Amino acid sequence: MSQIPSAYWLVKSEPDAFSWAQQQANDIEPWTGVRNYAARNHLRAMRVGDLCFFYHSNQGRQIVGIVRVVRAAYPDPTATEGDWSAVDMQAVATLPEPVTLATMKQDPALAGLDLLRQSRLSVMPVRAAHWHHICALGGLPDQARPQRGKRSPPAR
DNA sequence: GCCAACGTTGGC
DNA sequence: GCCAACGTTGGC
Repeated sequence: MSQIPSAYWLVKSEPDAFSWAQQQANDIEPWTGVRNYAARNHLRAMRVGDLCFFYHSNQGRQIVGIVRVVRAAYPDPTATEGDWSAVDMQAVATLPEPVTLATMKQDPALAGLDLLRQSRLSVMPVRAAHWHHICALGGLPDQARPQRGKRSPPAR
């Protein structure tokens, strides 16, 4: 199993339904319930070792943590019909300073971020430059920051 | 609670 | 294949 991310992503969850605290408590969690074709296709493009921002939608409206893909796409066990996929995610790091939607909206360095353009998409890619910029805003020092081609830090 | 954005459904 | 109606998401 690779520790090297091939791409970066952002996944959303309403904290009422599934929160960052629950993700951390469970450590590894199946990411199920996606019922949108664009989001599903992004799930299917994820590789083991890829990293994702964990975003709290609705309540919070901020990026609160980072998860790693530990199992690539497989049939979503919660789907009773249709062709849907799930992946497994593992908690990697909490952002010392959550990065709010308001902050991201007003930051010129994050212009073009999918989160700001397509607010309804629940799984989306994140450009490497945006990834590192958001990590810095979140207070993750370089050494603790998961990045392409380097070892990822241990879960905490 | 309201509403804009956008995806899906179904009639034609 | 087009498009109007409808449902859902999620910011405000």
